[in-house]
Amino acid sequence: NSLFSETEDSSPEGSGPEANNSPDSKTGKGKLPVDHLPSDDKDPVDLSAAVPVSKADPAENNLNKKGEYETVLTYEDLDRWIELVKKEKIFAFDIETDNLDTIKANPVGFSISVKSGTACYIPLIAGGEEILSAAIVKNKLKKIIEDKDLKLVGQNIKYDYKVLRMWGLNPSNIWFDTMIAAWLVNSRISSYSMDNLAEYYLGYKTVHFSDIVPKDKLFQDIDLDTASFYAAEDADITFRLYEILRPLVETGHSDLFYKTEMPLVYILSEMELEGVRVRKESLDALSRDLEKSIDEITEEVHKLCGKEFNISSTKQLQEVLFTDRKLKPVKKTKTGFSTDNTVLEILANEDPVPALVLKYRVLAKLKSTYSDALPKLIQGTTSRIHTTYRQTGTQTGRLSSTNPNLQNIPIKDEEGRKIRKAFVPSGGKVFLSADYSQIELVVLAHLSEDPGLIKAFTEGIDVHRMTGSLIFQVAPEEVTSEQRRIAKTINFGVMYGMSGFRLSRELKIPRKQADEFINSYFERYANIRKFIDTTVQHAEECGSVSTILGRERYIDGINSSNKNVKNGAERIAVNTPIQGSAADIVKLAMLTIDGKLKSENLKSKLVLQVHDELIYEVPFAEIDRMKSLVKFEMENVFKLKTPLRVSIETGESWGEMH
DNA sequence: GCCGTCACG
DNA sequence: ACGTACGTGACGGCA
Repeated sequence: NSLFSETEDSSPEGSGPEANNSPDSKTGKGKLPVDHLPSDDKDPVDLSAAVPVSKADPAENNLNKKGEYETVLTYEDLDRWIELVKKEKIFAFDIETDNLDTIKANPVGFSISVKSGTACYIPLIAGGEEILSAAIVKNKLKKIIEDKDLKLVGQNIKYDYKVLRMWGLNPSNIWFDTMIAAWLVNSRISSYSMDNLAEYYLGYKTVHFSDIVPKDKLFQDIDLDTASFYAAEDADITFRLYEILRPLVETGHSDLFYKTEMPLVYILSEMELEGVRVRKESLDALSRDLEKSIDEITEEVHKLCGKEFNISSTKQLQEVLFTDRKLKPVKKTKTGFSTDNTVLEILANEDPVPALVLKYRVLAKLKSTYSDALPKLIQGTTSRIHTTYRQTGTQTGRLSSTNPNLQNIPIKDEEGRKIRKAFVPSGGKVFLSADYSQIELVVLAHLSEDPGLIKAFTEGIDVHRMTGSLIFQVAPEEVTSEQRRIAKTINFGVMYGMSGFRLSRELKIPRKQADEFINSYFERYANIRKFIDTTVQHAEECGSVSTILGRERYIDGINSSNKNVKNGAERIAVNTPIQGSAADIVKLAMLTIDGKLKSENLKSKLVLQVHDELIYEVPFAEIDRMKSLVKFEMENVFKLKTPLRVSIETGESWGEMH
């Protein structure tokens, strides 16, 4: 009974394999903003050809042979390698450091390969002793790192870029990241680590870092021969992966790779290095307040229950709620009865404890995940928090953010918003937040070409009100706030493939009524149903779906005979082009704006990206220019069938905007 | 290392 | 009759 299976019977007209998708969803229509790299993008013809069917078979190739490596011990030998790189133009490059944290890391040595099976290691320190002078090596490496005629290949280059920038070099020829290429070719590999890619594509087992460096030691402590082989192998394997991945990524993904994802490496690196200022005092104070409230609630819960227990333990909580207090379980988990939010809200009607637990959970979450954790991640040297964006972290094309995750800082509740208010610009600057309004619904309007939805966006009508007006058959101005709320839930639900069951639970309305709302929705927005049908059909035939820039995702289970698996696959197939195309657009906007900042010599910096929102730190003098520049570039970065709209706000903290 | 939970878009 | 909204990352508890 999901939205999609309801549509299974309705056969879309003229549905040959080629006729069922809007043409630009595959080839990536619209002009791309960055154009400094060569490209020969071809339409993807055979999608399955871009993905290895199975792991490489070592017996059938020489990919897994160990290479022959050289340790560079003199400056003459180093010069020879630099000349070799200049001659060959394309080179794999890797850095060994003394720390995974790029802000603190110092280079320990470098490796280079220009041909598979061969590589060199250039040690600065090995066995605890200086081998080559860092200053001299830096000057010589500068000649290949900053030469725009050369092309640098690397694995997870963002890391190396940041280390080199901190070291004092400005890498300017980053060209091919094997990790990103592998992700574009197949976004569902479990890990894009070099060790894993080497095994997957080359059938090659690499030496692992932990195999040669004991826990209490650093890379520079390792003896030269061992270090040299490990490091040189990294460059060699990177070069071999490049040779395999280049033709794969250039089959249908050239522009996406060379003009979007690779240029983005610079931008993300600079954002991470820049970091964002957080007021430690505010968070510390908040932690103290939260602790007090948590203690009070804990005491009250214990008193009501007549015993002390750990409220954070779902196991102990289940015992208290469902055994001691004899409340009726609402739903099960794999391991017992659920005590999640929705359950506690229902139980709160009959007992005072669940409401207190809900309150406890909110406060405990804020304290442990945010106010306690964030201050620990403020870098002493910069007084700022430096997140890491994972460019290969999602299957849809979005970025993700880790250590800390700055894409899930609270905003919805007033208590949580205090966390956001601790994020502030540094002196003499303000934050500028630029937010795409309803970008996923706008993308849906574009992809489905639904006249109703397009009309709403083109005329600037409130889309939830519009949907409410269509479903309830009243004039837009007569839509009540309750009707608008229902319409909003449906608008979002459709993009995820929500069922009548879920809608009825979400809105606390009868199942039958929820089904009627959904039917009514698809009657009014007929092209959306058509879009869903054709997208699912495309997935069934090709095994994949794609975004406006041609980003592909393979859909496991789309032809499964298990209905649950099938329905789940359909939801993913429909949602991915929407979420992924929105991600494409935001990435393009980051690139065009970056180009503008440089050409106009502006000092504003992009500090955060939260999926549909960009946050810049802006000097007072640039506020007016930035407001119009950012808005214009974001709204015009990609031509859709309905306009993209952006709302701009400035503020003295992240929490004061919106 | 997995589970349940919950923060965001 | 069945299961039931997409995409993430981090935390505490527990085995």
